Parts: sequence; C-alpha cells; structure tokens
Amino acid sequence: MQEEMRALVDRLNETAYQYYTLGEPTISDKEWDEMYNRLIDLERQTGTRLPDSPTRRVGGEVLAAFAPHRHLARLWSLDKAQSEQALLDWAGRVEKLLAAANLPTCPFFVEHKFDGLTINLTYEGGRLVGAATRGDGIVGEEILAQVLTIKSIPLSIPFQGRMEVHGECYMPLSAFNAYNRTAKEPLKNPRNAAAGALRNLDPAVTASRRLDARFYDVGYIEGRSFLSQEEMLDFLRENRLPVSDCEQEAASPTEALQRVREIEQSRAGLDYMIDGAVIKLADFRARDALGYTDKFPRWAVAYKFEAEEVTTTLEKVDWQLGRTGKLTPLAHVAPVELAGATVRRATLNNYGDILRKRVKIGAKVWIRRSNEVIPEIMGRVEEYVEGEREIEKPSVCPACGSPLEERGAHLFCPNREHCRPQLIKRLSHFSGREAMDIETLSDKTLAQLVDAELIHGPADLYRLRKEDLLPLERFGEKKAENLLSALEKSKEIPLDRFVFALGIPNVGRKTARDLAEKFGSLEALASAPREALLSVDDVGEIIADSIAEFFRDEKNRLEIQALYQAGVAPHWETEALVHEGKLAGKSVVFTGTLSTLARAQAEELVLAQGGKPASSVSKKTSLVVAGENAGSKLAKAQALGVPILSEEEFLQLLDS
DNA sequence: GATCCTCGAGTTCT
DNA sequence: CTCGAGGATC
Repeated sequence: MQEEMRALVDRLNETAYQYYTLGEPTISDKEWDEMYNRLIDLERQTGTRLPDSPTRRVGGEVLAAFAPHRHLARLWSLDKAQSEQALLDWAGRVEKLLAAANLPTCPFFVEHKFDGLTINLTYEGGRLVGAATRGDGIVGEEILAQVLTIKSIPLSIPFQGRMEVHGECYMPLSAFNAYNRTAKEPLKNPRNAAAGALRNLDPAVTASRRLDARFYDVGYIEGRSFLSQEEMLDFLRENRLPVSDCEQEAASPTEALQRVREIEQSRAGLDYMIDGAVIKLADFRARDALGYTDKFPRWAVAYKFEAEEVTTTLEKVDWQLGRTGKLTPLAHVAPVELAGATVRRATLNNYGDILRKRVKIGAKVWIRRSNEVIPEIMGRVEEYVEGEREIEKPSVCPACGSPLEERGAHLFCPNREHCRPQLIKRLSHFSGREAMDIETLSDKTLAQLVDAELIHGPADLYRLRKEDLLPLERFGEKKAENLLSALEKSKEIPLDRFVFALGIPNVGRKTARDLAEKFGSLEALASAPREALLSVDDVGEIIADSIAEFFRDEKNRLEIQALYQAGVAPHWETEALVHEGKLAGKSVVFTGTLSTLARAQAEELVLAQGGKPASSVSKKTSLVVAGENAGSKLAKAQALGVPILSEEEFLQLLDS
C-alpha cells in the first residue's frame, strides 16, 4: 500500500509540475481526480500521509496565529530609481565601483518587478518544510499552510541540501477578474487580494484566490554556490521552481534601459501586475565586490513605473444614456494622474455595481485603467470619510423625465422617440463608420441638427437642404456641401451595413452580415418566417424574436419606408465565399494597434484567404496577430498556446 | 444542465 | 478592452 501511495504522489506531483509550472497539461481532469481520490482513500486507510502528498495542499484547519520565522539569509529590499536618468546614474556608479575593484564591466539582468508579496521558501532533504513572509527582512511569519495551496510550488525537489529561495507571490489578473465576477465582496486590487489571501489564517480562503508565484533568488544554500544569475536560474528551473520567463541580459546601461522600456510597453499584455523592472548585475563575483549598504545591495536597483492604480475622491455621479436607452452611471472624480493621463471620469457600469462596490459620494475610491485606457472604479477605501452620501438611484430619465424601466441590473428610458441624448446616440450609430458611414457627421453636428428640430429620425438626414444648414452655428458653405455630398454617397449601401445601421436589438455587425447573406434583401428579411431566421448561424429564439418585433413595429416600418423614399438603396451581391486560400478554415484574431493595416483591411485580407476574422481568443482560434500595445487577448493566446504572429509575419504569411 | 465560445453594447482621453 | 448574455455543444 505504501508503494502505491508513493507512486501516486510522484505521478500527481509530476503532473502538477507539467501543468502549473510548464503549462502543459498531460492528463485529463478525470484521470487526475481518479488518482487523487485513490490517494485520499489510501491515506485514510493507512492513517498516514507522505510529506510531499498533494493532499496537503488543501487547507486543513484554521490557524490561531502565525508563528515567527527567522530567515537563514536576510531578505534585502532594493534601492529605487525614480527616473530613467536615475537608472543611468546608478549604472554609472556601478561601473566606476567595478573599475575601482579592477573588475571588467559586466552585463546586467533585467526582469519584471512583480507587484505582489515577497515570500521565502525553505527546503530540506528535498522537501518543502517552510514558507514565510518577508517581515522586516530578518524575521517573517510562517505561512506554509497558505503557500501549500499554490499549485506551481513544488512539494519536493531533487536538491537535497538545506536552502531558502526568494520569490514573489501574486494573484494572476485572470484569477482576480474571475473571482470578482462572482464574489459578493469584490477584491479591490490584485496586490491587496494576494496579501489578504496569504495572511488569512484559514488556508481554504487562500486556496480560493488561486495565487501563483515566481522565484528569482537563492538566499541561502548548503554546499553549493553560483557564479552567475543564469546559472542560479537554471538551478531553480532544474529544481522545478517556477521562474519568471522574462529575464533578459543587457550588455550595457543603455541596453538595460531599452529592456526596461520594452517591459513597460508589454505591461498590458501580462496576466499579472508589475510595478517596475529590476536591474541587477549578472555576474556574482561583481556582486560580491560591490556588496551592500546597510539597507540595500549595491548591485541591484528597482526602476518604478508610474502607478497604475491610485485612489481619489468620488465627487458626483451622472447618469448617461446609450442608444438603446440604457442608463449608465458615470463617476466624476477629483482629477488624478494615472498611467500617463489625467483621469476625471470613470465608469461604474450599473446600479448593481454601485451597491456591490459600496461606493458613495465623497468616499475615497480605487481607480485603475483596465486596458491602459478606460478608467474603472475598482472599489472603495475602507475608511469612512466625513460627509459621505449615498448615490441615488434615479426613478425618471434625467434627460426627458420619463419614468424608468428596470430590466435586470440595468435601468432604461423607454422614450425612444423624443429623448434627446438617446436620439443623438441612435443617429450616431446609424451614421457611424461601420454602418452608413456618413463622413463629416459628428455627434456635435447631430446635436445641433436635433436641437434645431431639423431631424427627428435617420430619414430626416436625407431631407436636409443647404439652406437648412447654413443658418446653423459654425456651418459655412463648404461644410454644408461636404455633409450633403457625404449623405449622397451613403445612399448606395451594402445591405449588411444598412441592417446594422437600423440598430435592431442584439443584431451587431456579424449578425447583420449573416442576415444579409441569408436573405439578400431587406424585404425578405422583414417578412422572414421564424424558422428561416432561426436557421441563421448564431440566431436563436431571443434574437429571432428581437428581429421579428423590430419589423412588426409600425414606427420602424415607417422609418424604413422614409429612408427608401429619400433614396437610400441597400443592395447585396452574394460574395462568393472563398473556401481555399492560405487561411482556409482558420479563425484569426487581431489585437493591439497594427502599423501598416487598418483593422478592417486586415479582416478583409483574412476573408480573401478563406479565413474567418473573430473577435475573441479561445482554444479554437487558429492564429493571433498582435500589434503594438496588445493587451489581454495576447496574454490569453499565450496562456492557451495559440500561435502568435507579428503584423510583419502575418503579411509575410499571406505573401508567401 | 453545464460549459464553452462568441457576439453586442458601452466605455475614456488626447 | 471588458463585461454580460445568447447560442451551440456536449
């Protein structure tokens, strides 16, 4: 029985290493469960448990307190460089010190500075026997039970001596987002989430946060030494410890700076938060020569990026209308610098979100720019601020006064016809680039036209005459002519764009295209029987009903009629679908900013080669093309092992 | 019935 | 880009 247990433990640990550290699943979940359950059985029967059994990873009893842990080697903190110049100054000092010690210049190592918590693992006789927080660098707190829940940390390793390794523990952003999607009490940010998880006395709570860790240093080791950072990292890898795969060598200070800039660029595409980069000397003899001040090593420095997350005060909340009549709360905050921009506003999504995050006017709130672009309120700071007040839920439309309707977590203004902001948004959708593509017609101009009572619906646009426009503010001869010719140009319109422009609920670009392909004319679509609608890809009962209802509505029929009378002429030539080509049967996702192609052009190219442009990444995605500043889709592609091409490589592929 | 995939809708700042 | 939700698939 002991033998079987040993074999099961080894097999399970090996599988976990393949999966969590190398990212290569080797067996099915079912097989894993069977082996795991068998192991639990055996442990119960024998009343014993091997020291490296994976069953130890499940948080057992709740602890009463954390025991102090004295580190074998001190955990140093790093000196900071606040600017690029400060970084170069540091490198200059290092080179001088090396020269003074008669040592040659030595390359640097540049790596991510994880925004998490430092942890220290102790191995003895090849077993994980301790794990501790950093504490003051000399004494920390013992958190082995919590650390055991981190699946990428090996319970046993080949090296048999006594050793301590240092690394950073963090909550992956994917885990953070998944947790907050369902949690009653959302976590404010990944760092606090990881800190709270590790310092929770109940390991089951820690387990639920799905933490991960990366290791970068051997603090103490018996009977072994290293000559370089690379050698040490190789040693860590051989011992199955997860190592960040971002370390890069840089031959000179300017090259190191270049690496740092690249890391800052790549920040949005990572599944974890980093707050900077660490630059250290690669050679250990050089490190020894430089030594330590009383606080920091002289041979390493941390370059801090600008904060990605800040707190500010919530000043007031406005409710904004979308084209469907949906009301969304928009928070006005005291202006703060965040990731290179001054943020004054941030979305709060919906009323349910306000309640869930417990934000109030006057309270301090956490803000981040989720994709480096759109500011989002994550949650509030716990401390109560004098004079906080509730955010009121409106009962009537702030623009037109109509009583609001509640559907799920969302509020709607039912006044489709005469609610000003709603009408403007609807017209804006109608004339937008993906729809009728009426050039030069901005939202501002639309607002002017609506306010002058020149238009009450899309068809009115085509009745505009020059003499209507000229009296308007900031409308000259030229501008009026441009608008009228843009309107004229838009009358010849592919059917799919026209269908999209109508704004049928639940019908977007892709569905509009599929509908055009299937029915070929608006008349056919408008009178389509239910079964015909249902036979279209990705159209189920809800969307079919939504389409049927749209065309049943008298107002919509009149509007369409008016558009036809005004000369709008949708047409459709069935595009011969390409079934061959270099991308036949492949789905391709674009992310980030492409430098030579517009997104639409790139998608055309994919279609022309028999491929399918798609919007989100999954296991079924054949190819991801990543441009500048690619974000989470790139990270997801990496996680799923989907092939990734640069724009250049993509073009080469099509060329070949 | 659960899970995965994909689409639609709404989002800020310069 | 993110989120929620509809549709497809097992």
